Amino acid sequence: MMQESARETISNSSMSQNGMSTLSSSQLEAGSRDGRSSAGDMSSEVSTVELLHLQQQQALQAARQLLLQQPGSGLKSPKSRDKQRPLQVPVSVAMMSPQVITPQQMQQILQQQVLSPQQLQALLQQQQAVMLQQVRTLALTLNPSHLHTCPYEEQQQQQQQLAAQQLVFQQQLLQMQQLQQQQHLLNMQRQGLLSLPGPAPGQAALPGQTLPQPAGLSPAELQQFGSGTGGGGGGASPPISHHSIANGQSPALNHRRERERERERDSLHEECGGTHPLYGHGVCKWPGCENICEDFGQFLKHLNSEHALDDRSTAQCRVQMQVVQQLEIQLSKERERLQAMMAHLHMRPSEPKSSPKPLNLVSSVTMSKNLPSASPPNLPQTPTTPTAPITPMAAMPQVPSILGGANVPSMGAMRRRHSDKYSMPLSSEIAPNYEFYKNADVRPPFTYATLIRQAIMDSADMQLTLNEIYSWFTRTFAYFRRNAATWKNAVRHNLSLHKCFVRVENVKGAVWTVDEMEYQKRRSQKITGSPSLVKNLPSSLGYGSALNASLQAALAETSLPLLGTPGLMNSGSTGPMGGSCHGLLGGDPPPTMMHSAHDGFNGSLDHLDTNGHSSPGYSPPVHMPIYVKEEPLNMDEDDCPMSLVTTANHSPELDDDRELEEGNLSEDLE
DNA sequence: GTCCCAATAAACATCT
DNA sequence: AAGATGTTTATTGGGA
Repeated sequence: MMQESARETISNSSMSQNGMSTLSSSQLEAGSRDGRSSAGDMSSEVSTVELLHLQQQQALQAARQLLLQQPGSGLKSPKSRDKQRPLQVPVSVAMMSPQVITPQQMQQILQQQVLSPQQLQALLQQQQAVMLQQVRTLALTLNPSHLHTCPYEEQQQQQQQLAAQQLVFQQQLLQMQQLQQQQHLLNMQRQGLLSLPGPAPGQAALPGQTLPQPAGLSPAELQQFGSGTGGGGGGASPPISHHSIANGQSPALNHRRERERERERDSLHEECGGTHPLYGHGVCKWPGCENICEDFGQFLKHLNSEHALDDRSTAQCRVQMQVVQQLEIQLSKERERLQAMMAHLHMRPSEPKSSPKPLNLVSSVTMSKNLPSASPPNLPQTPTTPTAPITPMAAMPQVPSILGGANVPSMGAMRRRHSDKYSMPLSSEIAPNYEFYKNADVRPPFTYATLIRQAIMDSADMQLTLNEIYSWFTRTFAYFRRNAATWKNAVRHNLSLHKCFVRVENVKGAVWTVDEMEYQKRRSQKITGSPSLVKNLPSSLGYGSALNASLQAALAETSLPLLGTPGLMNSGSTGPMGGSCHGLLGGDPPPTMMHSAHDGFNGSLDHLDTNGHSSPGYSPPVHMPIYVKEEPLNMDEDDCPMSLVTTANHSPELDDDRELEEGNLSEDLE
């Protein structure tokens, strides 16, 4: 039920079947104009967030317990401003200046997957090094020579505490090393599984990518907790379980530890030189601090005073470590879930579908300009597995960025017009993702016009009845198996509205065809934004240089190999560059749609289009038994190269059967 | 702020 | 009469 509601929310469903007003995507986006609550927007992330929150609560409580366990050594009260100051360090900052990162930042990093495995590893190591260094710094601080004002008893107590803390940190070090090992395994797994659309190393976080912040361990929480007001939340929380994972070290682990020690020495050395991992850009990088220190000396002073080896600092370290560990676990779980999802959706290893051009995802993403720059141009594109699909996040056009968090924002996909302006033929776009769109309840990032055209072009005879178009929608996109009233209305609306769709009377009734010229006109209009070009189109023999010059670039992608998905490949491409006539000849056209002259038209087109690809969907008036719609495009008939070269081996009955199947399917789902 | 485009909703007409 | 199909208008929101 929970799933159902989330699904409903995500996919912009409605209850139109019952005659109730539909909840359109725009309504959702606008925050339910009709007063209907869009509650549940975040429902898709609830589980993840809650899990993370739970885990971090555990960490928090563990740290609290640690505090409670400490003998009343007198908590060093942090300055109140530290308690209250919110922590807001952009991830990008943290990445530019490698410092201790906050739990929030870690979450962001992990969730957004903006870090490469190497970067993640480096961050973990750095965190460890920083914490260790902090211990040493604190040890220096607690050196009797520095404790001028401390009474002897207090010194003793602090030294004992230091010893104890060092022990704790040794254990924590082991834990961190264990984490690193886990991370390493995760990295291996990740690299072997899929190529994440993360930025290349060194790239900062993506500003536009604003995933909702999980209910993590807020700085306020940390500070509050650190203040140790005993508020202890009372929970008898499970103790930190790092002991259990501290065993079983391998030689590799020891080696790694050696390297860590070296790194510590280096960092200590650096500190002497005036740098400190916890100090950068004049700001203390202690988690939750951000105290402004004008110079390094001031920073050291601040560090020793504010972040001394007290319960708070220790607890913060433990919390940080716990957070890291939990995030690791979370990452692992999420990754497993992702694998399961992908396996379920279409990346069945047995499927030969493995896209011959795995980069298509990239193209699709880059086309989607409103995709929150989730795809840096130089993002690593190492398709790993043959079946390595799209990570839904990236593939989801606006789902962005495509499933999950990106899923919800994908709702306005079509409305945002990525496809028409920058994208290419639908077939080349969805072909590699055919299975994905077919199974995933994700709105395709194409306009209705684009989809309708594709539906018609996909048909054997370049014409479809309205019902067949419906069926294509439901057959091709899982998304359109719901909200039938809404999108069917939209389909009809688009068919009527756009001149590029031509209604042709048929014996069966009316069928819809595509006036490819008109369609390209629209496209070129949008691509070039130059009306003059469009003006030239009809008169200047259409397929002349103007069209090609303007469209070739746009259509270049059309010529990409469109293999691998038969269902979408037959007609696939758009326009002169990729249009395909195969499968059009040699069939039995519907009685009223005989286009006897198509060969001649094709022949005459050869000099215009060396590819021999004309606009299969173009319907020369001569073939039009009835033009219901007035076509302003007064093409000279002789210039109409193409015909609705009807064919076919395509049996309407067969199609109808299929439609029936699909229809049933859609009906079931509607 | 304006314009354009696409999505959506809805009313209405026509056809089956 | 009901539903499907087709047309048209209005509204809304995003993007340029």
